[in-house]
Amino acid sequence: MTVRPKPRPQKRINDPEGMRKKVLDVAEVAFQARGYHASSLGDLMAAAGVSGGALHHHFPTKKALALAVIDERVAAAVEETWIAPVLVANTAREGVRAVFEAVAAELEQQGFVRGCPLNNLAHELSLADPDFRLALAGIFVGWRRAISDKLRADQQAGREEGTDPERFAALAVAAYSGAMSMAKTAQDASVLRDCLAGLERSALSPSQGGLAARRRRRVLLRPRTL
Amino acid sequence: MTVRPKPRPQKRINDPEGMRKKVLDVAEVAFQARGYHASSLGDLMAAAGVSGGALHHHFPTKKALALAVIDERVAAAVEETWIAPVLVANTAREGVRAVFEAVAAELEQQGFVRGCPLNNLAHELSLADPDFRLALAGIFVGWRRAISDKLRADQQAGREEGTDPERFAALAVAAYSGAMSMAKTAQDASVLRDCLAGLERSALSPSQGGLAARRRRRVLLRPRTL
DNA sequence: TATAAAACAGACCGGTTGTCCTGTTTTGTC
DNA sequence: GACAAAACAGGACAACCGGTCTGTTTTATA
Repeated sequence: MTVRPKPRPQKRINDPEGMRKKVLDVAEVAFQARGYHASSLGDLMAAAGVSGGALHHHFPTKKALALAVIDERVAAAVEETWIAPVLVANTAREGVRAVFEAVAAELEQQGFVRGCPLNNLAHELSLADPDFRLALAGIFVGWRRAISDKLRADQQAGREEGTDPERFAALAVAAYSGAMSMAKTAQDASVLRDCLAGLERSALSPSQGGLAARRRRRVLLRPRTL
Repeated sequence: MTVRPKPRPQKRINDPEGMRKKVLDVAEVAFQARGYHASSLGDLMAAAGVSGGALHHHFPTKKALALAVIDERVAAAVEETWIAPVLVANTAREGVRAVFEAVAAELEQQGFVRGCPLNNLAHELSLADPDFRLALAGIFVGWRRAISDKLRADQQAGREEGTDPERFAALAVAAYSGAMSMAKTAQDASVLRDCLAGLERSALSPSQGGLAARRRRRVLLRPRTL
């Protein structure tokens, strides 16, 4: 038996920012994977290794935690996944295509579709609480505006003159959201490529890409438990 | 004081089908408005005026009730709202347009967006339970197939020859699902019309409909409490 | 170093949840 | 009418949830 001279006088290090981040990390994943109502604070505390007192200190209520996740994490995810890639693309249309393909490739690689963080929470919480709804609606607005602004810039450069920016942005966001919804339910990311193909102007020309490249549907199984 | 000769020997009438229907009615509304996890069986029992014993007799578990709602009500809603109108339309494209416009008009009239029943439950339950996921995925498949079959029939009649049926169906369903998601979050049905306009071929022609007819956005407030 | 505030720990509580259980009434069947 | 099964009523219960509470430790400030 090893001797233990000092029972437990180990120092404790206060790391409010780190602890807050740890809670947000766990909550972000749990809210997306299981949803808001299905994620109990006990689960989050255990997963994050955080005491009840600490959790309550940083987030007085569960609602406050969810609002923080929406404002800080979901908005950032949309920014990183959609807005930034669209901004750096040559045109809005190319940006949209790039995001669709990047997400499809990522989902096929990781073999599991968790769905869109924004849409997941939007469906569950929009009607549950006005604060939730407003926070989520604002993210949608920013998402669409980034695309429509980009397309307007294209038009000032003489491209895409026949496309209405608002309509294009609305359709791009809606098609992506709906495609992710189906992909999540089917656990199959191929519907993303179907929708992208339909979004392209080339959807009007008969046999543009052919069927061979598109037919690689498969059922994906979850890689990690969570 | 009025005399009450017989304390309460009133007959009871067994109506298993009616009681089951009453429970499903209430559950369908509650699951859509508040979600599955946020709807307690106590709420449903109170709303339906059903005892716990009766509820448990027809639906042994909450999951069984939800599966019944999905199989019997959500599938029927998709059938009624989407599949039937598409089948009776002249073409698949006209059917899709008709549904978009009908739903948009209905939402604007009732002034409140509850969202798509299928997508609402799909987001909350797809990852929660394999049985839920499969049931919901099947409805999506039938939905898409109805559209793609219709478009294939159009093509055999010499129309829409440049459109891929699977892609068109996937995009139509995705655009609708995503648009309903945004409409629910924003409590504004106008995004449905934006997406419909983007779906039309006419999206490629510069000023086809003009802006005046489209700019009637407004924020809708809930009419009834629920 | 004195002191107050911030950060954290952990127990506790009232209310709710889904399910189960026992008992009673109705209904179909011989 | 006898009888078993179905239909229904309503209470009980253990588990769980979110929030609160008290107390301790760390940290910033003076």
